Amino acid sequence: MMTGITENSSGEINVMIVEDDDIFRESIQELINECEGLSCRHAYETCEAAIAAIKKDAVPEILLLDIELPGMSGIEGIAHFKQLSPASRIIILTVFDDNDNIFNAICQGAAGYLLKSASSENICRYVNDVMRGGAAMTPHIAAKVLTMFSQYSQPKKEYGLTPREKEILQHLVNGMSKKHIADHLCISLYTVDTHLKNIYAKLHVHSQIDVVAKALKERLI
Amino acid sequence: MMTGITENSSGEINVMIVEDDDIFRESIQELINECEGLSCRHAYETCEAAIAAIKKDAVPEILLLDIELPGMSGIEGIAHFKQLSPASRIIILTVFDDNDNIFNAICQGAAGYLLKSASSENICRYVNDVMRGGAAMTPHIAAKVLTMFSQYSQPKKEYGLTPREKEILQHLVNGMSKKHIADHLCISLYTVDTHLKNIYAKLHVHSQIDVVAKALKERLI
DNA sequence: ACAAAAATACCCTGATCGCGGTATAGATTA
DNA sequence: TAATCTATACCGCGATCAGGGTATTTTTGT
Repeated sequence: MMTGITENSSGEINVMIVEDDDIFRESIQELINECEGLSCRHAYETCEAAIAAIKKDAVPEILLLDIELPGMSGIEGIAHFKQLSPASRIIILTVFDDNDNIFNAICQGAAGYLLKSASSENICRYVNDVMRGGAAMTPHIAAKVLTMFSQYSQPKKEYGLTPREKEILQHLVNGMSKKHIADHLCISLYTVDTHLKNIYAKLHVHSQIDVVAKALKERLI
Repeated sequence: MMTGITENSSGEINVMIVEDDDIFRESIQELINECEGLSCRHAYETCEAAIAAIKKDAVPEILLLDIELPGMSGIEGIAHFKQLSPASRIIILTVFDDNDNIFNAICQGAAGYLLKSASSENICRYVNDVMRGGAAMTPHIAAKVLTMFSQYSQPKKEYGLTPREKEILQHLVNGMSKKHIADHLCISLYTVDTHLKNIYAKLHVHSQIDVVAKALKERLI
Protein backbone atom coordinates (compact mmCIF):
# COMPACT_ATOMS: atom_id res chain seq x y z
CA MET A 1 0.00 0.00 0.00
CA MET A 2 1.00 3.58 -0.66
CA THR A 3 2.02 5.72 2.26
CA GLY A 4 1.47 8.97 0.48
CA ILE A 5 3.89 11.80 0.07
CA THR A 6 5.89 12.89 3.05
CA GLU A 7 8.89 15.12 3.35
CA ASN A 8 12.01 13.34 4.34
CA SER A 9 13.51 13.55 7.80
CA SER A 10 15.48 16.67 6.99
CA GLY A 11 12.38 18.51 5.75
CA GLU A 12 13.64 18.63 2.21
CA ILE A 13 11.66 18.07 -0.95
CA ASN A 14 12.00 14.57 -2.42
CA VAL A 15 13.00 14.77 -6.05
CA MET A 16 13.12 11.64 -8.18
CA ILE A 17 15.00 11.59 -11.48
CA VAL A 18 14.37 9.38 -14.51
CA GLU A 19 17.12 9.86 -17.09
CA ASP A 20 18.93 7.25 -19.11
CA ASP A 21 22.16 9.13 -19.72
CA ASP A 22 24.45 8.20 -16.84
CA ILE A 23 26.49 11.35 -16.89
CA PHE A 24 23.57 13.74 -17.12
CA ARG A 25 21.60 11.83 -14.53
CA GLU A 26 24.41 11.99 -12.02
CA SER A 27 25.12 15.62 -12.69
CA ILE A 28 21.50 16.65 -12.32
CA GLN A 29 21.23 14.59 -9.13
CA GLU A 30 24.28 16.35 -7.76
CA LEU A 31 22.79 19.69 -8.76
CA ILE A 32 19.51 18.94 -6.99
CA ASN A 33 21.30 17.88 -3.84
CA GLU A 34 23.26 21.10 -3.87
CA CYS A 35 20.07 23.11 -3.99
CA GLU A 36 18.82 24.46 -0.69
CA GLY A 37 15.73 22.53 0.34
CA LEU A 38 15.94 19.89 -2.39
CA SER A 39 17.07 16.32 -2.08
CA CYS A 40 17.38 13.53 -4.61
CA ARG A 41 18.02 10.07 -3.32
CA HIS A 42 16.31 8.19 -6.12
CA ALA A 43 17.46 8.34 -9.71
CA TYR A 44 16.63 5.73 -12.34
CA GLU A 45 17.43 4.99 -15.94
CA THR A 46 13.95 3.94 -17.04
CA CYS A 47 10.30 4.56 -16.28
CA GLU A 48 9.95 0.87 -15.51
CA ALA A 49 12.58 1.06 -12.76
CA ALA A 50 11.04 4.24 -11.33
CA ILE A 51 7.58 2.67 -11.32
CA ALA A 52 8.90 -0.35 -9.46
CA ALA A 53 10.57 1.94 -6.92
CA ILE A 54 7.39 3.94 -6.36
CA LYS A 55 5.48 0.73 -5.79
CA LYS A 56 8.07 -0.10 -3.13
CA ASP A 57 7.33 3.13 -1.31
CA ALA A 58 9.75 5.57 -2.86
CA VAL A 59 7.12 8.20 -3.60
CA PRO A 60 8.58 11.48 -4.86
CA GLU A 61 7.13 14.94 -4.48
CA ILE A 62 8.75 16.03 -7.71
CA LEU A 63 9.60 13.77 -10.62
CA LEU A 64 12.11 15.04 -13.15
CA LEU A 65 11.40 13.01 -16.26
CA ASP A 66 13.27 12.62 -19.51
CA ILE A 67 11.32 11.81 -22.67
CA GLU A 68 13.57 9.62 -24.76
CA LEU A 69 14.17 6.57 -22.62
CA PRO A 70 14.76 2.88 -23.27
CA GLY A 71 11.44 1.06 -23.03
CA MET A 72 8.55 3.26 -22.00
CA SER A 73 8.88 6.89 -23.07
CA GLY A 74 8.57 9.68 -20.54
CA ILE A 75 5.33 10.86 -22.14
CA GLU A 76 3.79 7.41 -21.78
CA GLY A 77 5.21 7.19 -18.28
CA ILE A 78 3.29 10.24 -17.06
CA ALA A 79 0.00 8.38 -17.03
CA HIS A 80 1.52 5.52 -15.02
CA PHE A 81 3.13 7.83 -12.50
CA LYS A 82 -0.08 9.85 -12.12
CA GLN A 83 -1.98 6.68 -11.37
CA LEU A 84 0.54 5.31 -8.89
CA SER A 85 1.15 8.59 -7.15
CA PRO A 86 -1.36 11.31 -8.06
CA ALA A 87 0.20 13.88 -5.75
CA SER A 88 3.64 13.69 -7.33
CA ARG A 89 4.24 16.60 -9.66
CA ILE A 90 5.96 15.76 -12.90
CA ILE A 91 8.43 18.02 -14.66
CA ILE A 92 9.66 17.05 -18.11
CA LEU A 93 13.36 17.68 -18.58
CA THR A 94 14.43 17.03 -22.14
CA VAL A 95 16.22 18.29 -25.21
CA PHE A 96 13.10 18.03 -27.37
CA ASP A 97 11.23 21.22 -28.06
CA ASP A 98 8.87 20.02 -30.79
CA ASN A 99 5.20 20.88 -30.49
CA ASP A 100 4.04 17.27 -30.38
CA ASN A 101 6.09 16.37 -27.34
CA ILE A 102 5.19 19.59 -25.55
CA PHE A 103 1.53 19.16 -26.37
CA ASN A 104 1.39 15.52 -25.30
CA ALA A 105 3.28 16.11 -22.08
CA ILE A 106 0.94 18.90 -21.08
CA CYS A 107 -2.13 16.93 -22.01
CA GLN A 108 -0.91 14.02 -19.92
CA GLY A 109 -0.72 16.40 -16.99
CA ALA A 110 2.92 17.44 -16.67
CA ALA A 111 3.36 20.42 -14.33
CA GLY A 112 6.47 21.61 -16.09
CA TYR A 113 8.49 21.32 -19.25
CA LEU A 114 12.14 22.29 -19.07
CA LEU A 115 14.91 22.11 -21.61
CA LYS A 116 18.17 20.55 -20.53
CA SER A 117 19.90 23.73 -21.57
CA ALA A 118 18.37 25.51 -18.58
CA SER A 119 20.86 26.74 -16.02
CA SER A 120 21.33 25.08 -12.67
CA GLU A 121 19.91 27.98 -10.69
CA ASN A 122 16.87 28.11 -12.94
CA ILE A 123 16.17 24.40 -12.58
CA CYS A 124 16.22 24.74 -8.80
CA ARG A 125 13.90 27.70 -9.01
CA TYR A 126 11.51 25.88 -11.34
CA VAL A 127 11.33 22.89 -8.99
CA ASN A 128 10.47 25.22 -6.15
CA ASP A 129 7.85 27.00 -8.25
CA VAL A 130 6.19 23.68 -8.99
CA MET A 131 6.30 22.67 -5.34
CA ARG A 132 4.38 25.85 -4.51
CA GLY A 133 1.60 24.81 -6.89
CA GLY A 134 2.80 26.67 -9.95
CA ALA A 135 3.95 25.41 -13.30
CA ALA A 136 7.38 25.74 -14.83
CA MET A 137 8.49 26.25 -18.38
CA THR A 138 11.70 27.56 -19.86
CA PRO A 139 10.92 30.80 -21.72
CA HIS A 140 11.38 29.14 -25.10
CA ILE A 141 8.87 26.43 -24.23
CA ALA A 142 6.47 28.99 -22.79
CA ALA A 143 6.59 30.87 -26.08
CA LYS A 144 5.73 27.70 -27.98
CA VAL A 145 2.87 26.94 -25.62
CA LEU A 146 1.44 30.43 -26.02
CA THR A 147 1.74 30.18 -29.79
CA MET A 148 -0.04 26.81 -29.87
CA PHE A 149 -2.64 28.21 -27.55
CA SER A 150 -3.35 31.26 -29.65
CA GLN A 151 -3.18 29.56 -33.02
CA TYR A 152 -5.95 27.35 -31.80
CA SER A 153 -8.37 30.20 -31.50
CA GLN A 154 -7.06 32.91 -33.78
CA PRO A 155 -8.19 32.60 -37.36
CA LYS A 156 -11.83 33.45 -36.93
CA LYS A 157 -12.37 34.18 -40.58
CA GLU A 158 -15.45 36.10 -41.50
CA TYR A 159 -17.55 34.77 -44.30
CA GLY A 160 -20.37 37.29 -44.05
CA LEU A 161 -22.98 34.85 -42.81
CA THR A 162 -26.26 36.45 -41.81
CA PRO A 163 -27.70 35.77 -38.34
CA ARG A 164 -30.23 33.37 -39.79
CA GLU A 165 -27.54 31.52 -41.69
CA LYS A 166 -25.45 31.22 -38.57
CA GLU A 167 -28.47 29.86 -36.74
CA ILE A 168 -29.00 27.20 -39.37
CA LEU A 169 -25.30 26.38 -39.39
CA GLN A 170 -25.42 25.94 -35.64
CA HIS A 171 -28.27 23.48 -35.88
CA LEU A 172 -26.53 21.60 -38.65
CA VAL A 173 -23.44 21.22 -36.49
CA ASN A 174 -25.66 19.92 -33.73
CA GLY A 175 -26.75 17.13 -36.02
CA MET A 176 -30.17 18.30 -37.20
CA SER A 177 -31.30 17.45 -40.71
CA LYS A 178 -32.70 20.09 -43.01
CA LYS A 179 -36.18 18.81 -42.28
CA HIS A 180 -35.68 19.00 -38.52
CA ILE A 181 -34.29 22.49 -38.82
CA ALA A 182 -37.31 23.57 -40.87
CA ASP A 183 -39.67 22.15 -38.26
CA HIS A 184 -37.70 23.62 -35.39
CA LEU A 185 -37.63 27.10 -36.92
CA CYS A 186 -41.19 26.81 -38.21
CA ILE A 187 -40.20 27.62 -41.77
CA SER A 188 -40.44 25.71 -44.99
CA LEU A 189 -37.93 23.06 -45.94
CA TYR A 190 -37.46 25.03 -49.13
CA THR A 191 -36.35 28.03 -47.13
CA VAL A 192 -33.81 26.06 -45.19
CA ASP A 193 -32.63 24.78 -48.55
CA THR A 194 -32.19 28.31 -49.84
CA HIS A 195 -30.31 29.41 -46.74
CA LEU A 196 -28.07 26.38 -47.03
CA LYS A 197 -27.31 27.14 -50.65
CA ASN A 198 -26.25 30.62 -49.63
CA ILE A 199 -24.08 29.22 -46.86
CA TYR A 200 -22.43 26.87 -49.36
CA ALA A 201 -21.68 29.78 -51.65
CA LYS A 202 -20.23 31.90 -48.84
CA LEU A 203 -18.06 29.13 -47.38
CA HIS A 204 -17.14 27.73 -50.79
CA VAL A 205 -18.25 24.22 -49.97
CA HIS A 206 -20.65 21.79 -51.58
CA SER A 207 -22.08 19.56 -48.89
CA GLN A 208 -23.31 19.51 -45.32
CA ILE A 209 -20.27 17.49 -44.31
CA ASP A 210 -17.97 20.18 -45.61
CA VAL A 211 -19.95 22.88 -43.86
CA VAL A 212 -19.87 21.09 -40.52
CA ALA A 213 -16.19 20.23 -40.87
CA LYS A 214 -15.31 23.81 -41.79
CA ALA A 215 -17.43 25.30 -39.04
CA LEU A 216 -15.87 23.09 -36.40
CA LYS A 217 -12.31 23.33 -37.68
CA GLU A 218 -12.45 27.11 -37.92
CA ARG A 219 -14.69 27.50 -34.89
CA LEU A 220 -17.23 29.58 -36.76
CA ILE A 221 -19.95 28.56 -34.35
CA MET B 1 5.84 57.18 -40.42
CA MET B 2 7.24 54.54 -38.11
CA THR B 3 10.99 54.37 -37.59
CA GLY B 4 10.92 50.82 -36.26
CA ILE B 5 12.37 49.58 -33.05
CA THR B 6 15.81 50.71 -32.05
CA GLU B 7 17.71 50.50 -28.85
CA ASN B 8 18.19 53.80 -27.17
CA SER B 9 21.53 55.60 -27.08
CA SER B 10 22.68 53.76 -23.98
CA GLY B 11 21.96 50.34 -25.56
CA GLU B 12 19.23 49.63 -23.09
CA ILE B 13 15.89 47.98 -23.79
CA ASN B 14 13.01 50.44 -24.18
CA VAL B 15 10.18 49.49 -21.89
CA MET B 16 6.86 51.29 -22.07
CA ILE B 17 4.32 51.08 -19.26
CA VAL B 18 0.55 51.47 -19.41
CA GLU B 19 -0.91 51.50 -15.93
CA ASP B 20 -3.60 53.77 -14.54
CA ASP B 21 -2.66 53.60 -10.87
CA ASP B 22 -0.22 56.49 -10.34
CA ILE B 23 1.61 54.97 -7.43
CA PHE B 24 2.06 51.56 -9.00
CA ARG B 25 3.02 53.04 -12.37
CA GLU B 26 5.72 55.17 -10.84
CA SER B 27 7.04 52.37 -8.69
CA ILE B 28 7.22 49.93 -11.58
CA GLN B 29 8.91 52.57 -13.74
CA GLU B 30 11.47 53.12 -11.02
CA LEU B 31 11.96 49.36 -10.74
CA ILE B 32 12.54 49.00 -14.48
CA ASN B 33 15.03 51.83 -14.52
CA GLU B 34 16.92 50.20 -11.68
CA CYS B 35 17.22 46.99 -13.66
CA GLU B 36 20.48 46.48 -15.50
CA GLY B 37 19.89 46.88 -19.22
CA LEU B 38 16.29 48.10 -18.93
CA SER B 39 15.03 51.62 -19.36
CA CYS B 40 11.58 53.12 -19.12
CA ARG B 41 11.14 56.67 -20.29
CA HIS B 42 7.49 56.33 -21.36
CA ALA B 43 4.71 55.51 -18.95
CA TYR B 44 1.03 56.24 -19.61
CA GLU B 45 -2.26 55.95 -17.83
CA THR B 46 -4.33 54.71 -20.75
CA CYS B 47 -4.03 52.70 -23.94
CA GLU B 48 -5.21 55.75 -25.86
CA ALA B 49 -2.30 57.86 -24.57
CA ALA B 50 0.19 55.10 -25.30
CA ILE B 51 -1.17 54.66 -28.82
CA ALA B 52 -0.81 58.36 -29.47
CA ALA B 53 2.77 58.25 -28.18
CA ILE B 54 3.67 55.28 -30.39
CA LYS B 55 2.27 57.13 -33.39
CA LYS B 56 4.58 60.01 -32.46
CA ASP B 57 7.57 57.68 -32.63
CA ALA B 58 7.87 56.38 -29.11
CA VAL B 59 8.04 52.73 -30.18
CA PRO B 60 8.81 50.38 -27.28
CA GLU B 61 10.57 47.04 -27.45
CA ILE B 62 8.62 45.83 -24.46
CA LEU B 63 5.18 47.03 -23.43
CA LEU B 64 4.07 46.34 -19.87
CA LEU B 65 0.31 46.51 -20.02
CA ASP B 66 -2.34 46.57 -17.32
CA ILE B 67 -5.77 45.15 -18.10
CA GLU B 68 -8.23 47.27 -16.15
CA LEU B 69 -7.79 50.77 -17.53
CA PRO B 70 -10.04 53.77 -18.09
CA GLY B 71 -11.28 53.69 -21.66
CA MET B 72 -9.86 50.88 -23.75
CA SER B 73 -8.95 47.77 -21.78
CA GLY B 74 -5.50 46.29 -22.01
CA ILE B 75 -6.86 43.21 -23.75
CA GLU B 76 -8.49 45.34 -26.44
CA GLY B 77 -5.35 47.44 -26.64
CA ILE B 78 -3.17 44.48 -27.64
CA ALA B 79 -4.62 44.37 -31.14
CA HIS B 80 -4.02 48.10 -31.60
CA PHE B 81 -0.45 47.93 -30.34
CA LYS B 82 0.28 44.90 -32.51
CA GLN B 83 -0.95 46.76 -35.55
CA LEU B 84 0.95 49.96 -34.82
CA SER B 85 4.16 48.26 -33.81
CA PRO B 86 4.23 44.54 -34.64
CA ALA B 87 7.74 44.05 -33.27
CA SER B 88 6.90 45.32 -29.81
CA ARG B 89 6.41 42.47 -27.39
CA ILE B 90 3.56 42.84 -24.97
CA ILE B 91 3.57 41.62 -21.40
CA ILE B 92 0.38 41.78 -19.39
CA LEU B 93 0.94 42.91 -15.81
CA THR B 94 -2.23 42.72 -13.78
CA VAL B 95 -3.91 41.50 -10.65
CA PHE B 96 -6.45 39.41 -12.56
CA ASP B 97 -5.83 35.70 -12.79
CA ASP B 98 -9.15 34.56 -14.20
CA ASN B 99 -9.15 32.18 -17.14
CA ASP B 100 -11.00 34.55 -19.45
CA ASN B 101 -8.48 37.35 -19.18
CA ILE B 102 -5.55 34.97 -19.48
CA PHE B 103 -7.12 33.24 -22.45
CA ASN B 104 -7.99 36.45 -24.26
CA ALA B 105 -4.61 38.03 -23.67
CA ILE B 106 -2.82 35.00 -25.05
CA CYS B 107 -5.12 34.76 -28.04
CA GLN B 108 -4.50 38.41 -28.82
CA GLY B 109 -0.82 37.63 -28.91
CA ALA B 110 0.61 38.69 -25.56
CA ALA B 111 4.11 37.36 -25.01
CA GLY B 112 3.76 37.31 -21.28
CA TYR B 113 1.27 37.40 -18.44
CA LEU B 114 2.53 38.46 -15.04
CA LEU B 115 0.78 39.06 -11.77
CA LYS B 116 1.53 42.27 -9.94
CA SER B 117 2.47 40.20 -6.93
CA ALA B 118 5.63 39.11 -8.75
CA SER B 119 8.87 40.23 -7.15
CA SER B 120 11.00 42.98 -8.61
CA GLU B 121 13.84 40.67 -9.57
CA ASN B 122 11.45 38.29 -11.26
CA ILE B 123 9.82 41.03 -13.31
CA CYS B 124 13.23 42.11 -14.58
CA ARG B 125 14.08 38.54 -15.44
CA TYR B 126 10.77 38.03 -17.24
CA VAL B 127 11.29 41.15 -19.34
CA ASN B 128 14.72 39.87 -20.32
CA ASP B 129 13.32 36.43 -21.14
CA VAL B 130 10.78 38.01 -23.46
CA MET B 131 13.43 40.17 -25.11
CA ARG B 132 15.34 36.99 -25.95
CA GLY B 133 12.31 35.60 -27.79
CA GLY B 134 10.81 33.62 -24.97
CA ALA B 135 7.53 34.03 -23.14
CA ALA B 136 6.99 34.88 -19.51
CA MET B 137 4.41 33.77 -17.02
CA THR B 138 4.36 33.75 -13.27
CA PRO B 139 4.19 30.13 -12.07
CA HIS B 140 0.57 30.49 -10.98
CA ILE B 141 -0.44 31.74 -14.42
CA ALA B 142 1.61 29.04 -16.11
CA ALA B 143 -0.26 26.43 -14.10
CA LYS B 144 -3.59 27.87 -15.24
CA VAL B 145 -2.47 27.92 -18.85
CA LEU B 146 -1.38 24.29 -18.70
CA THR B 147 -4.67 23.31 -17.11
CA MET B 148 -6.68 25.12 -19.78
CA PHE B 149 -4.49 23.55 -22.40
CA SER B 150 -4.93 20.02 -21.15
CA GLN B 151 -8.63 20.31 -20.38
CA TYR B 152 -9.12 21.19 -23.98
CA SER B 153 -7.85 17.88 -25.19
CA GLN B 154 -8.55 15.46 -22.41
CA PRO B 155 -11.59 13.35 -23.01
CA LYS B 156 -10.36 11.14 -25.81
CA LYS B 157 -13.07 8.54 -25.56
CA GLU B 158 -12.38 5.18 -27.12
CA TYR B 159 -15.04 3.74 -29.36
CA GLY B 160 -13.09 0.71 -30.54
CA LEU B 161 -12.73 1.81 -34.12
CA THR B 162 -10.51 -0.42 -36.22
CA PRO B 163 -7.56 1.10 -38.12
CA ARG B 164 -9.47 0.92 -41.38
CA GLU B 165 -12.47 2.58 -39.81
CA LYS B 166 -10.31 5.39 -38.45
CA GLU B 167 -8.83 5.82 -41.90
CA ILE B 168 -12.25 6.16 -43.45
CA LEU B 169 -13.35 8.52 -40.69
CA GLN B 170 -10.31 10.66 -41.38
CA HIS B 171 -11.17 10.95 -45.04
CA LEU B 172 -14.78 11.74 -44.23
CA VAL B 173 -13.67 14.58 -41.98
CA ASN B 174 -11.52 15.85 -44.82
CA GLY B 175 -14.61 16.18 -46.93
CA MET B 176 -14.44 13.12 -49.15
CA SER B 177 -17.66 11.41 -50.21
CA LYS B 178 -18.12 7.68 -49.88
CA LYS B 179 -17.46 7.30 -53.59
CA HIS B 180 -14.25 9.31 -53.43
CA ILE B 181 -13.07 7.31 -50.44
CA ALA B 182 -13.75 4.07 -52.31
CA ASP B 183 -11.75 5.27 -55.28
CA HIS B 184 -8.95 6.60 -53.12
CA LEU B 185 -8.61 3.36 -51.16
CA CYS B 186 -9.21 1.22 -54.23
CA ILE B 187 -12.06 -0.69 -52.64
CA SER B 188 -15.72 -1.05 -53.49
CA LEU B 189 -18.24 1.60 -52.60
CA TYR B 190 -20.14 -1.18 -50.88
CA THR B 191 -17.19 -1.85 -48.62
CA VAL B 192 -16.93 1.78 -47.61
CA ASP B 193 -20.64 1.58 -46.91
CA THR B 194 -20.17 -1.39 -44.64
CA HIS B 195 -17.33 0.27 -42.76
CA LEU B 196 -19.42 3.38 -42.35
CA LYS B 197 -22.33 1.38 -40.98
CA ASN B 198 -19.99 -0.12 -38.40
CA ILE B 199 -18.67 3.33 -37.51
CA TYR B 200 -22.23 4.56 -37.04
CA ALA B 201 -22.96 1.67 -34.71
CA LYS B 202 -19.81 2.26 -32.66
CA LEU B 203 -20.26 6.01 -32.34
CA HIS B 204 -24.04 5.75 -31.92
CA VAL B 205 -24.77 8.15 -34.76
CA HIS B 206 -26.88 7.96 -37.87
CA SER B 207 -25.37 10.19 -40.51
CA GLN B 208 -22.12 11.44 -41.93
CA ILE B 209 -22.79 14.85 -40.44
CA ASP B 210 -23.04 13.37 -36.97
CA VAL B 211 -19.89 11.35 -37.48
CA VAL B 212 -17.89 14.36 -38.64
CA ALA B 213 -19.27 16.56 -35.87
CA LYS B 214 -18.53 13.96 -33.21
CA ALA B 215 -15.05 13.24 -34.55
CA LEU B 216 -14.13 16.92 -34.57
CA LYS B 217 -15.79 17.79 -31.27
CA GLU B 218 -14.16 14.88 -29.45
CA ARG B 219 -10.94 15.04 -31.43
CA LEU B 220 -11.11 11.40 -32.42
CA ILE B 221 -9.03 12.06 -35.51
C1' DA C 1 -38.32 57.21 -50.26
C1' DC C 2 -35.76 54.05 -52.61
C1' DA C 3 -32.21 50.53 -53.12
C1' DA C 4 -29.99 46.71 -51.12
C1' DA C 5 -29.89 42.87 -48.16
C1' DA C 6 -32.22 39.24 -45.77
C1' DA C 7 -35.68 35.94 -45.24
C1' DT C 8 -39.17 33.52 -47.11
C1' DA C 9 -41.23 29.95 -50.56
C1' DC C 10 -41.52 26.84 -54.59
C1' DC C 11 -40.06 23.14 -58.37
C1' DC C 12 -37.37 19.48 -60.69
C1' DT C 13 -33.77 16.16 -61.51
C1' DG C 14 -30.07 13.30 -60.79
C1' DA C 15 -26.92 11.90 -57.20
C1' DT C 16 -26.12 10.32 -52.75
C1' DC C 17 -27.24 8.41 -48.38
C1' DG C 18 -29.18 5.33 -44.51
C1' DC C 19 -30.50 1.00 -43.50
C1' DG C 20 -32.30 -3.51 -43.88
C1' DG C 21 -30.29 -7.56 -45.42
C1' DT C 22 -26.41 -11.46 -46.85
C1' DA C 23 -21.81 -13.45 -47.55
C1' DT C 24 -16.75 -14.77 -47.91
C1' DA C 25 -11.72 -14.74 -46.98
C1' DG C 26 -8.03 -13.93 -43.89
C1' DA C 27 -6.09 -12.80 -39.27
C1' DT C 28 -6.17 -13.15 -34.46
C1' DT C 29 -7.08 -15.20 -30.27
C1' DA C 30 -8.85 -18.21 -26.92
C1' DT D 1 -9.54 -26.16 -33.46
C1' DA D 2 -13.26 -23.14 -32.89
C1' DA D 3 -14.66 -18.66 -32.32
C1' DT D 4 -14.16 -13.87 -33.14
C1' DC D 5 -12.64 -9.89 -35.52
C1' DT D 6 -11.54 -7.37 -39.63
C1' DA D 7 -11.94 -6.28 -44.22
C1' DT D 8 -14.00 -7.19 -48.19
C1' DA D 9 -18.32 -7.23 -51.53
C1' DC D 10 -23.23 -7.12 -53.05
C1' DC D 11 -28.53 -5.68 -53.40
C1' DG D 12 -32.70 -2.68 -53.12
C1' DC D 13 -35.69 0.77 -51.34
C1' DG D 14 -37.13 4.99 -49.57
C1' DA D 15 -35.29 9.26 -47.88
C1' DT D 16 -32.40 13.02 -48.35
C1' DC D 17 -29.36 16.11 -50.69
C1' DA D 18 -27.13 19.37 -54.22
C1' DG D 19 -27.75 22.51 -57.66
C1' DG D 20 -30.11 24.65 -61.26
C1' DG D 21 -33.78 27.80 -61.41
C1' DT D 22 -37.67 31.79 -60.02
C1' DA D 23 -40.12 34.91 -57.03
C1' DT D 24 -42.28 37.58 -53.04
C1' DT D 25 -42.18 39.95 -48.64
C1' DT D 26 -39.80 42.21 -44.88
C1' DT D 27 -35.99 44.64 -42.97
C1' DT D 28 -32.34 47.73 -43.26
C1' DG D 29 -29.60 51.51 -44.60
C1' DT D 30 -29.07 55.73 -46.86
